[in-house]
Amino acid sequence: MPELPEVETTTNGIRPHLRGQTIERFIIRERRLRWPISEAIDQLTGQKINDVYRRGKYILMSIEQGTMLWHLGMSGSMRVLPINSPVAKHEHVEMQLSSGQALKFRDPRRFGSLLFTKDDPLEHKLLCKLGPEPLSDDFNTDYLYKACRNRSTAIKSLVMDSHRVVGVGNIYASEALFSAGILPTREAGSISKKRLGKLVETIKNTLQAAIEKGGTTLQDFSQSDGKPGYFTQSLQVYAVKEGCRVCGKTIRKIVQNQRSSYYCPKCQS
DNA sequence: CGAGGGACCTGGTTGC
DNA sequence: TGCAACCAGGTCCCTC
Repeated sequence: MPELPEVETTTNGIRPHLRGQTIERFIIRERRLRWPISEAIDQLTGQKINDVYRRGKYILMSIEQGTMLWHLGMSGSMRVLPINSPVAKHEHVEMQLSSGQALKFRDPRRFGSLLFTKDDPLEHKLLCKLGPEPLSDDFNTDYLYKACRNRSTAIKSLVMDSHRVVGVGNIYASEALFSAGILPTREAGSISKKRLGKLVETIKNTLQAAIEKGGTTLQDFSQSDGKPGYFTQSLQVYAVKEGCRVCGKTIRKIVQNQRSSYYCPKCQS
């Protein structure tokens, strides 16, 4: 499910309900997520939440003692609802707040995670090697050009590697490559600096546009208010079965690294 | 070091 | 209608 726009949408949606609240109680119904939820989480009762922010696809919640690190995996979602609202299927964690509301984490496939660290969260093992944020100035033409040089891997794989740049998942990789006119299978090291510059631009524009529309809903993603993401209607190639919106040629689907890639055989080279 | 594939899960859709 | 096969927004970790 969630790529950067969906995580950003979720983070912004829950922040106003969490900031300044005290954690009254944790109800953990299933500890077996990507990594088992540690007992340390249960000890966070009584702590105040100071801030909620995002790094890559992680949602960070800083509290007095340290930081909770949440990840939505493929199927995770979060909502803030009254404490007594009905428990949904696969609602593995409920964090009850002093406001009378609760943050509810639902994740059918359990690829998500909830971790805790007392130290600088950005130094955490899972975060310290992450690449730059795609919407920041650190992600620019020079950076991508250097990352691609002498690299034989396909450009789509490279752009989806969070150690190169965070937040570009399977949907937006296909979309940004289409807008840049670059085939997903193109060898990274063989692309001119000028075209990589275009790709930097289309990655930023695609992610920004998706954030503004609340992300993309394919199956079950919903924003923290329960509404779907409206970027779905803006998809140019991902899961598109009709002809290309630009030239009319049939959009092709191939498999790369066990993931589906979509592209237009005429508009991309 | 880089590339590639398996692993972790449930549920919706597709096809026989 | 039933059931098996396949597919899905992520990413770590192991092997070569």
